[in-house]
Formats: sequence, C-alpha cells, structure tokens
Amino acid sequence: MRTENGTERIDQVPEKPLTALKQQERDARRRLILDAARHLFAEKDFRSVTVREIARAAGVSIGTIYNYYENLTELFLDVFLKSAEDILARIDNEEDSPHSSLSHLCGIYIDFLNENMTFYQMMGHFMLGGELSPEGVEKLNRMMRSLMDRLESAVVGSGTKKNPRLVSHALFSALNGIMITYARYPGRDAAEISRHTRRLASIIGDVFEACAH
Amino acid sequence: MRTENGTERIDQVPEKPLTALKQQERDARRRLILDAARHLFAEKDFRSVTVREIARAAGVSIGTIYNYYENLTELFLDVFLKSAEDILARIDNEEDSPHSSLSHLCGIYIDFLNENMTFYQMMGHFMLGGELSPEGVEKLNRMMRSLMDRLESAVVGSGTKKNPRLVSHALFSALNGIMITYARYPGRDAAEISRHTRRLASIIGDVFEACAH
Amino acid sequence: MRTENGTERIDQVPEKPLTALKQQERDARRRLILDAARHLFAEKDFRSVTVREIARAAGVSIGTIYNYYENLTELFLDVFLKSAEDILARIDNEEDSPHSSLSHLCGIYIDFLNENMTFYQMMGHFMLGGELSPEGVEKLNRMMRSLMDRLESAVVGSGTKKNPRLVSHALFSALNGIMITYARYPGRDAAEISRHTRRLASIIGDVFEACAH
Amino acid sequence: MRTENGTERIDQVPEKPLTALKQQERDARRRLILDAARHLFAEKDFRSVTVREIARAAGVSIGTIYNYYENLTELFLDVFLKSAEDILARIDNEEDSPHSSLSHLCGIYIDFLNENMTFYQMMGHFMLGGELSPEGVEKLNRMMRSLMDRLESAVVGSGTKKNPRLVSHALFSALNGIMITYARYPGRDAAEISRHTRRLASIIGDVFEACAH
DNA sequence: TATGAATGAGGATTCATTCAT
DNA sequence: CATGAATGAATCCTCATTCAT
Repeated sequence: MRTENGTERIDQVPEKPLTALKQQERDARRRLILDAARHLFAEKDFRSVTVREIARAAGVSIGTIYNYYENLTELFLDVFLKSAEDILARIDNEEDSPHSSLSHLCGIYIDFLNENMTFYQMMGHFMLGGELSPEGVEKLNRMMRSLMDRLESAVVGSGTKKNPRLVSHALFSALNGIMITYARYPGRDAAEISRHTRRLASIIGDVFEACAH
Repeated sequence: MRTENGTERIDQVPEKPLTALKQQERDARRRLILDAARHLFAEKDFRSVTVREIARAAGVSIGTIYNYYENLTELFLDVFLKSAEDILARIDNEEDSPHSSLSHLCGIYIDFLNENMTFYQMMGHFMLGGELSPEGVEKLNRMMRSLMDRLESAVVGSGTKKNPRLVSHALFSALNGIMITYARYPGRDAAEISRHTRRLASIIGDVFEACAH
Repeated sequence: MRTENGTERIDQVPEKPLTALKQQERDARRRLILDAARHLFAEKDFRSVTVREIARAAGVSIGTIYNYYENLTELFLDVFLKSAEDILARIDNEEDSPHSSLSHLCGIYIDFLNENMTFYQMMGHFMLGGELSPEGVEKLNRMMRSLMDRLESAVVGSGTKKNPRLVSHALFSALNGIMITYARYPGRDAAEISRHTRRLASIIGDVFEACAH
Repeated sequence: MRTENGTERIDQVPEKPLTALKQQERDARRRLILDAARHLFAEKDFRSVTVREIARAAGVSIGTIYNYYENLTELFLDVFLKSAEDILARIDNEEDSPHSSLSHLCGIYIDFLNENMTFYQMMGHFMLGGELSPEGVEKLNRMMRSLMDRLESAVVGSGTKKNPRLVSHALFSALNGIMITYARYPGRDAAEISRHTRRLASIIGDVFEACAH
C-alpha cells in the first residue's frame, strides 16, 4: 500500500501488532512535526524557518527531526505533498456534487491557494530550481500529475473538442499564474486579494468553458 | 526625469558638465555591476549568488556594490526591473507590426520568460513574500502595471465585450502560470520546455481571443 | 583466568552449564561486534566510523553494543588488542622456525602493519593522546610490553653485547616509525609501499643485528 | 620567492609600498592566528580545538580565521609546516658546529619532538589518513623531503658504504618511531620520557653510525 | 538482555554588511 | 569614492549515549 505522496507505510500483518503499534507512533510523531512546521509556515516565509524553530514548535528535539526527515528540504517537500493531498481530497469531494463546472473547480483550487499560500510558495520554490533529491523530484511530479488528472477529467467533462490534455495543461497553468501575479497586490488585504483572485479564476474558468464549445 | 524602473537619475544642468560626466561614470559603473549580476544569474540560481561573486564578476570591490545599492535585495530588484524594461521594449516594438494578435503577444512574452528564467524566478521571489522596502514594492508594482497596460491594450484591440482590465488580469495571470507549472517538467530539456510552454501560451492566447467575440 | 588482552571472562564452573552457555553466547555476540568493526575499519578510517554503522554491520542494535562495551573507545581498544593478539600469535609461530633472525622478525612485523593499517592507526591514536580510561591505559601498556618481550627475546638471541632491553626498545621504535613516515608516500600504491617499508624494515633489522657483534 | 612551506609571499616591488605594507599586515595577522593556535595545541589535543577557541585566543573573529585559511585543516597544516621550519632551522644551525655526528643530529630531532608534541601528533594525523587537499599533500611531502635531505647529508657525512637514501629513510623512520612508541610511557612524567627517548635516539644514532663502517 | 528513538550540545562554515584607510 | 578585511550571528546537521519498553 502506498499513500498518495509516496510515503511508505508498511502494512502490518496482525501477527506483528507490536510493530504495527510502533509504526503508528512513528506516523503520529511524523505528523506532529509536519503540523508544527505547517503552522510555522503560516506565520513566516517557510524559507526562513529554522530546524530549531520547528523542533521547538513540535515539542521535540532537533535530532528527532532528523530521525524522520533526511534534511529540511525533505520536510518541506512533505509539507507540500500533504497540502497537495488536501486539495486533491477537496476536489474529489466536490466532484460528486452536481454543479461541477470547470469554473467551479477553478474556484475551489484558487480558494485553496488563498488559504494555503505556503503550498503555493513551495510549488514555486520546488518548480523553479529548489534543490531536490531525485526521489523528491519524482514525488513532486507524481503529485503535479495527480492534480492535472483531476483537471483533465473536468475538461473532458466540459465536452471540449480540443486536445483535453493540452487544454488542461493550459488551464492548470492559468490558475497557478493567478497567485504569482496577485498574491502581493499592493494595498489590498487578504480578503480583497481572495475576492479578486477568485474572480479571475472564475473568468478563466468561463473562458475555457466557453471555448470548449 | 525618471527612468521606467524608477531609478532616480539626478538631472544634470548643462552648467555643470563635470558633474554630468561623473554621473555618466556612475551610471556606467552601476550598469557594470548590473550586467555582471545578470550574467551570473544565468549560470546559477540568483538566490545562491553572493556579493563576493558579483563583485568579482564586475571587477569591482564589494564595498563599491554597496555604494550603488543599499543592499543585495535592491540589486536583485534592479536586475528584475531591467529585465522588465527589456520585455516592455520588445512588446512595444512588436506592437507596431501588423499581425499583433493576442496569441502573438503571448508568444513573445513566453519566449522572453524562457530566455530569462531569472526574471521569472525573481518575479516569484518578490511576489511571494521576498522582503522588500516600501520603495521596492512601489517600483515592483509600477512595473507590473506597465506590463499589464501593454496586455490591456492588446485585449482592447481584440475587441472583447468584457471588462478589459479584468480580462487582461486573467490573461497575464495565465501566462505567468505557465512557467511555474512547466519550468521543471521532468525529463525535458530547455528546447522541449520552450516548445511546450509556447504551445500552451498559444492555446491560452487563442482561448482568450476566441472568447472575446 | 584472563585472556591476553585483559578481557574479564568470568570462569564458569561445570555445575552451571546453563550459565556457561549464556556466557558462550555473550562471547559470540561480542566477537560478532568486534569483527564487524574490524571489517568496517578496513574500508574507512576508524575515527570516522559511527556506532550506527557498526551496529548495522554487526546486525545488532546500537543499544546492544553498549551492553558489551562501555563506550566507543573501549570497542576501539578491543579491536586494537585483538589485532595485537594476532601479531603476537604470528610472531610466536615463527619463533619456532629455524631462520628466526632479527631481520626476519622485523619483516613479519612490518608485513602485519601493512595488512593491518587500522592497528597502526589505533596505536598512533592511543599512544598520542587519545582519551582512555585508566583500565584502558593499563591494557594498552600490557599489550605493548608483550610485543616488546618478543622483540627482546630476539635481540637477546642475536647475541648483542649491549643492554637488550634498551636495544629492543630502540628496535621496536624504529619499526613503528616506518609506517608513520611512509604510509602516505606520495604517488605509490599499497604494493609499492609494502615493498618499500619491508626493505626499510630489513635494513633496520640488519643494522641492529650487525651492531650486536 | 617561496618560503619553505610553500606559502606564496608575493614580492613587493618598491613602486607599490602600500601593497607591501598591506601584505606585511596580512602576514602579521596570519602569524597571530598561527601562534594562537600553536599555544592552544600545547594545552590540549589539536584535534579537539575548535575554531571558536582559536579565534578567541587570537583575539580575532571566527570569520577572520576563514579569511586566512580555507578551513581548519589548512590551518592545522600550516602549524605543522611552521613547526617543521623550526626544526629545519635548528638542524641547519647545528650543522655548522663541529661535533655534528649522526647521533647528535638524532638527539636534536628527538628533543624537538619532545618539545613539540603537537608537531608529531600532526605528523601522525596527516601521514595516517587525515583528509588533506592535493595542495596540502604536496606541501606536506615537500616538507618531509626537506627533513629527509638533512638526514641524508648527515648519513653521507658519516661515510656509510650503503645506499645513503635508503639508510636515511630507515634512520628517519626509526627516529619517528620513538615517539609513537614511548610518548605515553605509563607512569612517567615528561622529563623522564624526554630522557628515555633521547637515550633511544642516541642508541639508534650509534647503531646507524657504527654500521656505516 | 535487546532495542532503537530521542536527545541536544556542539561542530564547521557562510555571508551580508560595515567602516577605517 | 573605492577598497576589502573584519565581523559574528546564524545556519544545518552529526552522533555518542541514554533509557523506556
């Protein structure tokens, strides 16, 4: 069994309940660190967060961090992947609802970005040259593809006559671009930025939907 | 007088040719530093370039750099603004040509990004939380608006019936998003990425153009 | 009963075969760790080998290592003493052979050093300031004296007219010095170094032998 | 011009007294650091001395250390080379004196080692696997050869009939071995060790001298 | 006795910035 | 104005050892 982000979670056969328990504890601890980091990132740019801060926030020692993560970058990547799982889940939930238009999906995504700027910052960081191990790159790309797949489903569902893969690439790009362009709109507070970016997402969704026909 | 990027260039009255000369020298030196930095950034991620490296590349001392720039960030910002002037000039040149479709403009922009990844990286850096002085933010936003204006002209020219400002916001976002999404497409070299991103830009341009009508 | 290296092995009276068995297991385990460490040291400088590596190589846990050794230094010392036992055994075997000249003995010793650089490195480490418990120092010196004794026998056998103890001190020193001086002879591979050091050992042996008369 | 240890000391033409002055200051500062380190090494094993300690002892900042040395290893190496220059000078001075027998030279050398245990410890460290840059290895070997040359002169002077190079190799080895074997003679204080090692050096010198004939 | 996760002091090194010359 | 040596806080990461299970 593999979780979406590629973390290996060893299946525990009933014969080894002890090990299973340990694994649970391990997962819990890892989660603890992860969440502490996420909360920290909400307060300040993730690139300026130190191991010491994360350790303190998680209530563990520095060394423990390194028991769970090879290095800081791997932790950052895990935070990113965890966030990505969240948005995937959110999309998958909405998919079942009837009013699942392209525009609606765009709104969900952009709302998520507004609520999780760190996710977006990390996307920028990792996609634009942030050092990453080969395994890290692999995980990153698997995740990006997962996101793309959701979009493609929606694009196909919109009945486009064009190449759905290419169109969903373009749509995904368009959505991602909203934040890099307006996340720091001058003199606007978070609420205004949220509203503006949502409107742009809506426009983009509409444009792509309209052109499908 | 103000240059597009807001650099303050003290006007020299003809009565003081000596000072004017000095100012020229000063500009030349500043340019020297700027260009050295740009070349360096082409080789490695700008965030990992040190003052010492820039000084060596420019053939000046570290101290001199601080005579021309308050700090490293200001230098980075200037590099960004200089690049932005380049793309503005490129767009303005093309504007005169007859086949100035929206799609064509998108192509020009995305080509520029591919040739100037540092520009894009800096955009991401500054737009997503990079520390910046109030003056820096001001300069940055003036530049972003200049770019937007060019796009808006084109959008208006495309005869859209929608709110041109909003549409051009959406289009600008869409273009910017291409790079953050595909600059690290796995297993592709620069040429392939350039081709793919250009295709996406073309699609986006077409989509927005089509919907104008 | 005491082994040559001073390891305390609690005598097991026949009445307690169970405990004796346990002791055997204990010895086996200790041996396991020891050998794993020795093999590791053959690959990389012993000072850079970590407990974790030794544990992994021995197939035991870190904690187990500390059940058998007070600390890493004690383990290192034990490796050293085990090696020393090897060279003692080798010398004792050769002693019986007829052609046991001083020069021949020197050759045996230097060959051993070439094959067991870790032994020599540890000698340097412990003799030149490496922290050691009083018991450790005691063990170390007992071993050095054992080695000296073998040499002294040979010196006496060579029929020297001088103070045999002093002469054997000098000879022992001379042999030990060969490696510190030539172990890193530039641009020579192991075979060449082995050959050169052997030749020097031979010269030293001859010189001491010649002067005996 | 090159100093014995390979430090590049740029010759200053009279036309640039300013630069010459700066170079002098630089040398002085480098010397300051060097001496501080040497003194520190006299108090505790050089391997356990930290940059912070050296900086404090030298009255400079940590960063300054790195302005003069690439890294700690280079500093250690320089201390070693400086010591080596001292012993070379001492030998060269004695050379002029009439009673320059082999045995006398050996005494000078062993006295030096007793007074400069750090030198010997470093010799062991660098010769037995201590990490070193290629340039470092080069410097180290040049120094070892310089020492060897002095010995060879003396050996030749002793009128040996054997291969002088080989004999001096053997002699050098023998001397170096004295310290690794007896520097930690148990229960003896520095004075006793000094006396004992000197006696051994004398024996070795005599033995080699006697055999020359 | 075996385990191995947790610990955290401590290491070397970097680098933007200052300022005396 | 130009210089570049000095600064030192701040970084990530290691690893021997402990101890609860």
